[in-house]
Amino acid sequence: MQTRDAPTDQLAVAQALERVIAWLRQSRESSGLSASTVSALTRLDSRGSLRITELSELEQLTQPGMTTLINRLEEAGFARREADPDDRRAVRVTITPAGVEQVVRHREGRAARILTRISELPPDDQDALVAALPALRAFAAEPGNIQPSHDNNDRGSNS
Amino acid sequence: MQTRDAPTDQLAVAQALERVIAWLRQSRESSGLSASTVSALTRLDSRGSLRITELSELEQLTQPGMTTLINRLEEAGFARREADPDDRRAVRVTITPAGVEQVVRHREGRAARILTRISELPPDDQDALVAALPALRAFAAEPGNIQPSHDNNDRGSNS
DNA sequence: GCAATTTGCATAAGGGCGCTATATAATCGT
DNA sequence: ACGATTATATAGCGCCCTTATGCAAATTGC
Repeated sequence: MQTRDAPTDQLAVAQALERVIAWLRQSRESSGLSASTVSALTRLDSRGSLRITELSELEQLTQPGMTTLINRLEEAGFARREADPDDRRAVRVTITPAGVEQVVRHREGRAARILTRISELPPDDQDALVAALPALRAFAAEPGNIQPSHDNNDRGSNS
Repeated sequence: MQTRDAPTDQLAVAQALERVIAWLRQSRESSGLSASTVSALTRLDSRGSLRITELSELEQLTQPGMTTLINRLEEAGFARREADPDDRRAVRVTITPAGVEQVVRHREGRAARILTRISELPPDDQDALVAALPALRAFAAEPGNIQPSHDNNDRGSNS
């Protein structure tokens, strides 16, 4: 077919995504929380309470690393440890309302920056991005989970 | 197609991009170099020799931070300091061939991972990403530099 | 049902990498 | 030429990760 050269196009997409990453990396967060911290907090927000080891695996940190991260979150009041009723060795980590608010604020700040950026683009480009939405979502889905994810990330904004 | 709600769509794009970032953050680099290091090295590769202060501003690091980063790069053999003929206070930092190779290897590793990911997507999604290419490039362009859909991303060499 | 093993988390020690404050050297303005 | 400015380096500190290890609870084997 008169199709494009697929490998070349895909490589171009890869490079473009790479630059998108670079752009977002530049636009730093002012929340005062590190990327790992925000990531863990976001995970707790979307998945509910998790054990330390579980979290460390999900976040690709070592278990001691996650322990200290949770220490920080606890000191900041964004998470708390709870006893696991079924296993007294284990700890269930839960996000607090303050933690949820932090996640929301972070996400909104980030989104605002991205939105500003998008709104500066020509309408055609904006449409193209919207058209690519399912693709972007599929791209970012969990490995092996390339399914339309129905994630209800809706937050009640404040409490 | 029916008219979409533009703000909602843009927000969705922002969220999707956010998740793309998260995905890429997970797929760590095995190069042993930190993100900032790779970023600075990439900058040196594309822009030629730069002064420390310039680099620190471009990379959004403090000047002392950039000094120590360059120390690391120099020790690793990926960059070197050269005297600035016009200003004996200043230093011109230049990427070495080994540094260029490192940048190339990093970029290729990253691209390979992204390519694998893309190739796992349904063809429709792949097409959508390709169609969104100009938009993605525009999105990631330098601030105030939103170029129309054309770019010569030619890589491959230092100065 | 008790000893040995395994599992879950915490603590300790160390390193990479960023920051602020400050020092040193070169340049500039007058 | 003297002070102010500019470019970089150094010192000291803190965050956040790592590996190694300790300890309590759960599990397994006998």
